[in-house]
Amino acid sequence: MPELPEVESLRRLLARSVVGRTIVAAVVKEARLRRIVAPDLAVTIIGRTIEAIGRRAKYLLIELSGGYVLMVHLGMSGSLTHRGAAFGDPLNARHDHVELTLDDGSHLVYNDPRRFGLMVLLSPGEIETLAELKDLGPEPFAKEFNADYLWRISRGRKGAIKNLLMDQRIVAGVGNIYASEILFRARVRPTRRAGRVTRVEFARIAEKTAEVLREAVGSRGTTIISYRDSQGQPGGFATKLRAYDRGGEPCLECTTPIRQIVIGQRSSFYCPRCQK
DNA sequence: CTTACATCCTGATTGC
DNA sequence: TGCAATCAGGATGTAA
Repeated sequence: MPELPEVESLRRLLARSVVGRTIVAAVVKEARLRRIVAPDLAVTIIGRTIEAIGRRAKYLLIELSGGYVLMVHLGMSGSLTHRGAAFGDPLNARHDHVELTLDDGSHLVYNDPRRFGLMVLLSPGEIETLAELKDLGPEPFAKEFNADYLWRISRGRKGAIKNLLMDQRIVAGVGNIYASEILFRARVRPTRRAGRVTRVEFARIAEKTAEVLREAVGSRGTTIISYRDSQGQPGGFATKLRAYDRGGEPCLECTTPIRQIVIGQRSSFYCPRCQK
């Protein structure tokens, strides 16, 4: 489940492997993603050079020559792999939806079994007008994401603090896995009403948000089942999870069994003793 | 405005 | 053993 650390890991890998390459072919094999991929993508994209790879929240932004941007979201099960011209790097895998061929014979392939993701080619300047990006909250590493901000924005809110953290308009990039991890480290129960979280607790939440995400980026993300980076490798953070996917297992702080509940239709994990 | 919930989709897992 | 039901979840749209 790609969240900020997975997309950031992908960004870093692609920045090293495909920046400077020119796109020489593009094939859309399945356009029906969350947003329809332009079937004539090739018309505009061929001949453009990949100038930089950016990221905003969970969106990967492939910056092309001429001011175009190929915006990619991995949804739940998407992957973007860089398959070399090398032996043993097959194309045409099941659920390969978009294939870009680069000028060194390698391929950048978007694959997504569940098709919850998207790939959209933005015209120059279009990115500034996109509601999806405009409505996003601050990046978790930005200085404006702090205890005061969280305190201010949560006044009067009755929803669970976990849902607040996963709301992309509040903070960009936190998903279900890291929300549980952040609240475990901050020692705040995920069901707590956001409006009832104290300022001191918000300070811990802000601090732990950056800490967890930074560590996860350092481990190249979390692979529970399906996440793979652009080299086809799983992330290394799964073994470092303290709450997520540990239902019934002993809390690493106090040995109380970790509890699994559903909040906002999403599985959530917490220690009933450590998290108040 | 906020909150709750259904929806999209396929693969892995669980249950009988 | 095999098949059917269930679960997984990011973002969005609708309703209350």
